[in-house]
Amino acid sequence: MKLSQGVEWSVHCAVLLAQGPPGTVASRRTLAGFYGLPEAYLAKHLKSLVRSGVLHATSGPRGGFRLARPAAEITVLDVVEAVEGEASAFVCTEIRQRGVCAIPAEQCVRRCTVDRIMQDADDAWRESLRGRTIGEIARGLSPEVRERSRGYLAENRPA
Amino acid sequence: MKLSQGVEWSVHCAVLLAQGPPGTVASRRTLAGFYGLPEAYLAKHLKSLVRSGVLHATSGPRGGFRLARPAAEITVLDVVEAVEGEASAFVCTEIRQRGVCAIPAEQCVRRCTVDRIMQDADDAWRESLRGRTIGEIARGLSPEVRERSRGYLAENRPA
DNA sequence: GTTTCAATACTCGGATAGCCGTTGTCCGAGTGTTCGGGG
DNA sequence: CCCCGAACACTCGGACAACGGCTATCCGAGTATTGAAAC
Repeated sequence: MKLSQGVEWSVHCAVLLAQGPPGTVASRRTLAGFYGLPEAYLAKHLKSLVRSGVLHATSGPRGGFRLARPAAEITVLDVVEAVEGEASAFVCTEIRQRGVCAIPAEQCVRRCTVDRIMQDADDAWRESLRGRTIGEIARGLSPEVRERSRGYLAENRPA
Repeated sequence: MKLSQGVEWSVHCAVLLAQGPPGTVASRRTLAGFYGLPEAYLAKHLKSLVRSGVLHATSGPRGGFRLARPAAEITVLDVVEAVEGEASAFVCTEIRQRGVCAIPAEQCVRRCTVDRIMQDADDAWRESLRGRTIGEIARGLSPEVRERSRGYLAENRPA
């Protein structure tokens, strides 16, 4: 089990946008350049963030990406689910109903215990990410870093 | 992000072994037949469980797999980590140290906040799985299921 | 000087190849049984 | 009847293909700018 690399990129990009003034817009070139990431591939993930309603995109000059909501209302889970999907990591295939000792469906009134345990763990994981917001991360960065980020965003702000 | 299918199979197989008397041995053919799983592929995962010290394997006739410890001392996390590995799902590549605004290494005394949040979530996931044991699952099954499992294990017990 | 319009340059979005890991399968090494032969 | 040995059958272990998804990239559609030309 391994998370997509796009998760790290997406969270950092969202945090970068959150460091600027509300409504800050940055093109994918600007975002990719800040972290030294491949621009074309990063675009794929940014597109997912737009589809999920985390970011808002505008075309043309002066266009780019901006946060769709205040940073304090965007959880890390929102970003992760935008990239990885909302599906649980564990999918129960009901193997207890297969094989020579298959349990009849009428005896399967209770959910598979293994499934329940795995889903509980998945819920704990998501709950942990749901409690952290992009705004919280941006606010916790050192003043030097925030200042440098704001400067870069202002420089590369579309005319 | 998707967990390997072997996780479900492995947990169920461990629970099946836990339903029999302590020291119950079952060959991979017996285990695969019980759930209607492809024997050859299941063997791959059972091998991982042996490497991780969850199961103990013996060769030859009357051989097979048995739990390496009492079922109450085997956590679901033990089984999951045996199949999926102990590595965290998130790997921080320190992208803050790359790009045009790279933060110098000397300013990176604190761990990357994003990394810490992702690791916290990963820890919560693992902690949830660490709290559940194979024995607990086996004990919670209905008497009918347990009886049927014990019967199957006794029938296919190596002579 | 003001208005209009067309060319422009920059943006995002979808469609298209490449590589690594999970999936799936096979055959070989090792071991306890067991059956036959000899004492 | 008991002992010995060799063949056997059954087990696990590691090595070898095939598919799917993440990785990586490109080009096309759309839009605000901007500059010049006409009024």
